Amino acid sequence: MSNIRVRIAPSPTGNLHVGTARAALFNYLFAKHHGGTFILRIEDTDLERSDKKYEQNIFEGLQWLGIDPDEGPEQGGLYGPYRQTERTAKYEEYIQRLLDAGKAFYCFHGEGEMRETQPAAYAPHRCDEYRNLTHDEGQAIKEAKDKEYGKNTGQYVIRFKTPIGEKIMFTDMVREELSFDSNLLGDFAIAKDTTIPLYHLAVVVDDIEMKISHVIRGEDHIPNTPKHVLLFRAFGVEPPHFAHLPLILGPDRSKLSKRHGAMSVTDYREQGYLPEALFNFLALLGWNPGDDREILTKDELIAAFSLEKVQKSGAIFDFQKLDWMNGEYIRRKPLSELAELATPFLEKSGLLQFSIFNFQFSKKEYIERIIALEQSRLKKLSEIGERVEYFFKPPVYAKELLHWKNMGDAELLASLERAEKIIGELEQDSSREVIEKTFLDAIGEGDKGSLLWPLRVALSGKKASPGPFEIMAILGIEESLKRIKAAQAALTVD
RNA sequence: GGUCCCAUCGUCUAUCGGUUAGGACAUCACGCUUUCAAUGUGAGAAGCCGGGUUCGACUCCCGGUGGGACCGCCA
Repeated sequence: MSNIRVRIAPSPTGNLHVGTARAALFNYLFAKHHGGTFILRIEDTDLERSDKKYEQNIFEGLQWLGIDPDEGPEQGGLYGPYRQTERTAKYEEYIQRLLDAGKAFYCFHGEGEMRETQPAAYAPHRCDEYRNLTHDEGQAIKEAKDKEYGKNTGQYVIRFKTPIGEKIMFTDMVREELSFDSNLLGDFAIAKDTTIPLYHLAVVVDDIEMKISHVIRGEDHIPNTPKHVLLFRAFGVEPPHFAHLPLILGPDRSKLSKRHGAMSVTDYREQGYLPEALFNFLALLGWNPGDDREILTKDELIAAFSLEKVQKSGAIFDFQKLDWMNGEYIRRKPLSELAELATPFLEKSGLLQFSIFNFQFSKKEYIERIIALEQSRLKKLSEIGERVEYFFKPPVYAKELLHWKNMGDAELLASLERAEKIIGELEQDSSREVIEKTFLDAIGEGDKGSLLWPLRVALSGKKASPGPFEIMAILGIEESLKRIKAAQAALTVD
């Protein structure tokens, strides 16, 4: 099983969609599993809607996920995408072949005329007026139109002469035999003119030219597949194998789209999901390795991948599970690496412009220590700023928060004073261990909460945070004392 | 409306005729604990319905119901 060649063929009309990313991922996994070749092909035949910036986004998104093409024009030291707009000569040749063979014809209906509205839309879109003209008759009208209106002014379109009354069957590797009635396909448009191909023609020509062995794409393409089979046959080429992936669904079970919120890979990247996590999560959406593993490395996924394990039904994109998985990956990251990944998010929160409170650490060390505290708590990197802001600026206190259980004001003040006293015995650069031991010794068998809760809130200003010893070890004793005083002040002022 | 696809816990899934229907996320409870996490233990939670086939169906077949996709001179 070599000579496996697959492709992902997005149109650059928007940022890399997670659905496209998943299709790319499955193609990639399939290719890697079989030692085959994965190709990125940008389907930019629609000049109006295509945009270079989206092409760039798609390429970068795939690269971020670690899905790199194995072939293609060089781009920044990597294999870049093929572009359909750079291959027009090929399409022209194939379109001409169809025209010459009488398998395609010029149709002179106005735009949208064949796209009848209800209830006539239920009839097949067969172009009976023009499909039976001879090659020369059609050519003559075409030339007359060109003369009158100029070339490429939308006066005609080239349609495929779909055979009548044929059953078109093909094997789908995910759902077995599929069968369609050719009469329901209509004479679909394949080009605006010989030099301006449309989707169906361009895909098939490219898949032939690129020797694509397996077409793995979303199930929304199932209705297109019989058309493609017809085209492959018209060119005398055996169609590739097809595998249609179940769709990714939103919480309402409809195809995932904008109204479901984040849907581009860029969105996830900006929210602080790790590429490995998204890669792993997407792989498990509509596929499973055949055992109970959930967290799998790229290599493990490649080794385990098989199209037979692909699910038939659509899968809802479960954000909670993604969050869990991202947390798993965050916890597994080496600290220094995680700190580096998190730093841009701190930057974005505007926290890095503040100076740090403890000069026994460099800023880098300071950040690393903070990240260490948050590593087990973080679900996505974008949460970091809000969680650790008290390490960069003094907290603002909500009085009620300082009280432990039903503690009264007097008790609270006493508690803070006691903490202050204990801290006063410590050196500025005390380690967490020393701080902790000092406190625990002082508390003895007593109630920890009444001392530690107010202290922790005084330090962080937060309802939930890492423990006070950890915080003090980073903040330094000096700043810790300042905060206790500030908390006391906040209590007495009214 | 037509064509096509699909159908196991709330969600992602295992099961390829015989299981107390398993796992994961989420939820809840308990343990650890100064809070929040992490972590440990445990609990609740599913075969859409109706026919067949069979000694035996979640599993195979048919029908229904439900959900979805597609019906462009977009891809």
